Amino acid sequence: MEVLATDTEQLIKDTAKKVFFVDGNIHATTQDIADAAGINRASIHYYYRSRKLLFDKVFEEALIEMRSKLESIASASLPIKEKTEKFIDFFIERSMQHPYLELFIVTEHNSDPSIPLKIMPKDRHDEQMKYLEAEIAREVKAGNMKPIKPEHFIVTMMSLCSFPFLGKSIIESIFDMDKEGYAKFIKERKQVIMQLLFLDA
Amino acid sequence: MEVLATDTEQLIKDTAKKVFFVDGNIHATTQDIADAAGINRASIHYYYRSRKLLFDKVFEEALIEMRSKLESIASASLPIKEKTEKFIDFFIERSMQHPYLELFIVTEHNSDPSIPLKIMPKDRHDEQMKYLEAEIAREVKAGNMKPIKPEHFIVTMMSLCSFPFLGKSIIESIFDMDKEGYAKFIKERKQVIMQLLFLDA
DNA sequence: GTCTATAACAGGATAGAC
DNA sequence: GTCTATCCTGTTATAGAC
Repeated sequence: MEVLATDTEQLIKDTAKKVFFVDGNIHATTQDIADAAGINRASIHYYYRSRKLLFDKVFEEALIEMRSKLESIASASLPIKEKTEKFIDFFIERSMQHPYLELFIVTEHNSDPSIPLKIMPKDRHDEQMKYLEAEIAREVKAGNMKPIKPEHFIVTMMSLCSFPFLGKSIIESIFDMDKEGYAKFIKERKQVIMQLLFLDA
Repeated sequence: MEVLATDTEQLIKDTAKKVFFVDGNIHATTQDIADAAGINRASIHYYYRSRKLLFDKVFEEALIEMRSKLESIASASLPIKEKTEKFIDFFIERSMQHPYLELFIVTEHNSDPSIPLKIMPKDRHDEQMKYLEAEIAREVKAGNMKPIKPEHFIVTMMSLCSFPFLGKSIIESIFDMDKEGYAKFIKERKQVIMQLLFLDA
């Protein structure tokens, strides 16, 4: 943990987050960020030395925040249905705040796969997968799910949660939605996803 | 339709497609493309005048091809299950050929939402949606589907088809997959998707 | 039609005044 | 700590020789 950041330092970081994750300007220059923050371009270099370092800082913070939240959802020993619900809530809420963060993670991780995305160490990961497998088996037995491998379940859940935000502008365009139409659509998604994943939802 | 393109002109376009959509180098410079094509940078300007015009051309062609294929799938009067299967096949096949095309479409359409993505005019779109609605109702009655709005069905299908490719590197990273592991995973996806969408699959 | 040379410019980074 | 001025580099684009 650092000592208290000055106001300007924090302002730059917050503005960068807004420009990158809210406005979706992936190519934003230091000038763009400086303009958005109402400060001088040189100040960015004063506090962060380079554009790359600022970007890395902002991106890393976003990842850390995401990891810690996912970790706390994953580690709770809840039934799969409730866990899934929490997971969906987390995704929707986060994407409302930072609509483009998902896209950033995807593109950044494409160009640099060394960025660590794993939210937990291998042993805990394996443990969680086993837990998930058992939970699925339980639901299958109860007639609430069809059999599915845990990896496929997770990717399915990620697909259903991510794409409506990744493809926001595509969806709006295809279905001629305005802002409200899209918001309404997203609101309905949670139930749609739960009904897809669980036969008794 | 144009007259026969010279070899170099075609080579440049093909190379650009490879660099953008196969290698995923979204920031590729004219120099990068020239190098990949084994030609001189000036030739790109000779044939396409500017980087932007080349990019637009390549991107537009990809969109046209996609639109025409989707159009032919959509317009076939097949039962929803078979249409869905064709749709999944198309997506998987295309993403195998051009792994990054999807990501390009998403990011490009974000920065320029005026890019036309609709695959058909409004009246045909409405007609298709009604058809889809009726098909869903039929399957619901037969006990093969849960009720779902056509818009949600389409977005669900797109989500399930797109994300495994958009998030390729994330998936590989989370599950410690190598190239074969990922390929195997993708192969299994079609069945997983069909089982999710249709109760009798 | 293809190459070399060079212009023109944008963006990142630094020095130094204040 | 913030600003202006300046440098440096990478990239696009064009002119002109061949």
